[in-house]
Amino acid sequence: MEKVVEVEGSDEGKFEETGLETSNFVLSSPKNVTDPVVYKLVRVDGNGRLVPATDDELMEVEGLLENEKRETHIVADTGQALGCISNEVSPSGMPQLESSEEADPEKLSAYLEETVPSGAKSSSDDHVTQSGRVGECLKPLDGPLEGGSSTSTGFISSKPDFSKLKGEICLDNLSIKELHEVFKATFGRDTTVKDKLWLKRRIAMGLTNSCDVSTTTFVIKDNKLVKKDNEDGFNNVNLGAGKEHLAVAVEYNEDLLNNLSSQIDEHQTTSEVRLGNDVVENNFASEDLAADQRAAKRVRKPTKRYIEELSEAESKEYGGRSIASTKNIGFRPLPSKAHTRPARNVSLEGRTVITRLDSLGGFGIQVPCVYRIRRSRPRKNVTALLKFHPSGMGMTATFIKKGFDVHGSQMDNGSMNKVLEAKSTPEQAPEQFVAESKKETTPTDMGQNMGLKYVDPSGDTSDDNVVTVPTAKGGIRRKHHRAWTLSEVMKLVEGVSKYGAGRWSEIKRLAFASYSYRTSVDLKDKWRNLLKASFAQTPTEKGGNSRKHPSMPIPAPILLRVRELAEMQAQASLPNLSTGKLSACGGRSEWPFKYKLGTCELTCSADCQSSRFQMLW
DNA sequence: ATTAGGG
DNA sequence: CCCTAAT
Repeated sequence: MEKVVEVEGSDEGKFEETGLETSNFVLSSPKNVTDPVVYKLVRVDGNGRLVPATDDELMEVEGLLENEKRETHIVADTGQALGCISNEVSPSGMPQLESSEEADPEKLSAYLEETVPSGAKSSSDDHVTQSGRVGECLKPLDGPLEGGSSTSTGFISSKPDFSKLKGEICLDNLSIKELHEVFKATFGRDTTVKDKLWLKRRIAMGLTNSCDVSTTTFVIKDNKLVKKDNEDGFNNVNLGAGKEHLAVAVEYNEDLLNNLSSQIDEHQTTSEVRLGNDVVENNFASEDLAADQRAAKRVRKPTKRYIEELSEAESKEYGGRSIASTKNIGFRPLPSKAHTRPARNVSLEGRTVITRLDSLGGFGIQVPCVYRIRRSRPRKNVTALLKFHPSGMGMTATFIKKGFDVHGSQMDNGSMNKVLEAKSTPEQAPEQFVAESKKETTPTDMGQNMGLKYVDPSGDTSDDNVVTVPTAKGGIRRKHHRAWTLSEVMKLVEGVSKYGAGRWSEIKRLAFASYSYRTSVDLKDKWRNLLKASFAQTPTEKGGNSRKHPSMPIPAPILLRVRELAEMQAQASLPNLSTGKLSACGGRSEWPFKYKLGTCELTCSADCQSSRFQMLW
């Protein structure tokens, strides 16, 4: 048996090292060790070759480190490193117990089987990742993201045909439809799963009342599963399992939940191959459900945009690393396109590392990645998911609560985006912190100062970390819509009045120093919106008609003021247009006479709207 | 790097 | 909000 050794190295190095059997394993040079705490795991193959450890192994070691008492079992690779790698079948199944327990995949999966909120995906992913499990056994190996069914079919064809057996239930002969019937007969419920393999396994498990169903055996006899393929050697089985998982992984790579279930499944399958593994026992129960969910999801392929974004992100953000990874796969023809799996946050040694799984040349490579985030915040999906499964995801719930608690905002930024901030926006963290703390107080103060009693609907006190998404055209796209708070609006207005509209960088720097997440562009946009709003609203209608749109109830006074400022601005710039900016600059010096101007403006414009203005300001 | 605008 | 063209 091989043993796993720890090789110190940079985390980057670790991921790049997907050395192949042919290429000698190269230890990453310590030079680019950004994070010395991360170790590279390597397995010594029987030949004495060094083989990159799988994530599972890695996890295993971690677990060992954590708990010395644990035996160093399992880790041994099941077969050849190559086979293992190429098939993405990572052996060992131990570390994920915790997560499975906490996440209670059973419930979750059960729920998800029918309706899988899209939002659940990412959250689930986060969850999984956050749980500190790296187990990423399912990397897409074989290129095209095709339906799992096709994959399973391929798999089936490669396995022995048991259909000849008599007097036995030979699931292999059944069509999907038939399988569905059997499924229903077995479980008393319908299933939408179209994956033959899955159906067979599920049914087999049901009929044999056992979870120990090989992926390659589907002949049931006397309530027992007939296992014929074991002699073939686990290697064979492994391949099969690998394929199956591959399909799954590829299919639902965007589904985090999926990761969870898949991993579990993976381990489950693997365990069969090995001598009975009771350690993974707990996973069995959830496996089917997880698989169920997974299969159900299988029907749907990732959105085009999703793919675009992922691939884009990969090439844009991590092109360098990806390439580096590719180098190691030289001997194998590279797929025209690399498939990227969703990024996950992996907690290693207490550190949070954002990683991304790439499949290059059929090899799953976990690449540390840093999404450039301007504003950090978990996707709303996370929250949504939580709502959907309030009780089903202990882990997730915990995670969310911990990371995104209203009061733990800073923490969230600190922990979840630690790396990100450190690398991309170093000053963000402290700034954010200030912003948060300030946010809590400012609104009230402002409100009082302005004689407004306005409860901020956006609840800006809660931290809004925004997840940025890589976009097809470069850059990041969309984060969580971060509602503008009243205080922000007021600050903006104030800033505009002070420095003049258009001087957004100034305003941002001076008035929005604490609001790191608002860019000058944001300010500009917001101002534009405010203007629109202020002018759109018919001032004639006094009352609180401003509430027309419940979404953003900007207090009338503010709108009015915006209007006033707008008028001033217009007045100031138009006359001196020839002077251009210069005049504008001069004018903005302080706008000490803003009120005067405002009044003037009102008088000049002489429309009823202005009159109201006067009164208010 | 900022701004202005369109989407 | 995002993206881009124009400064």
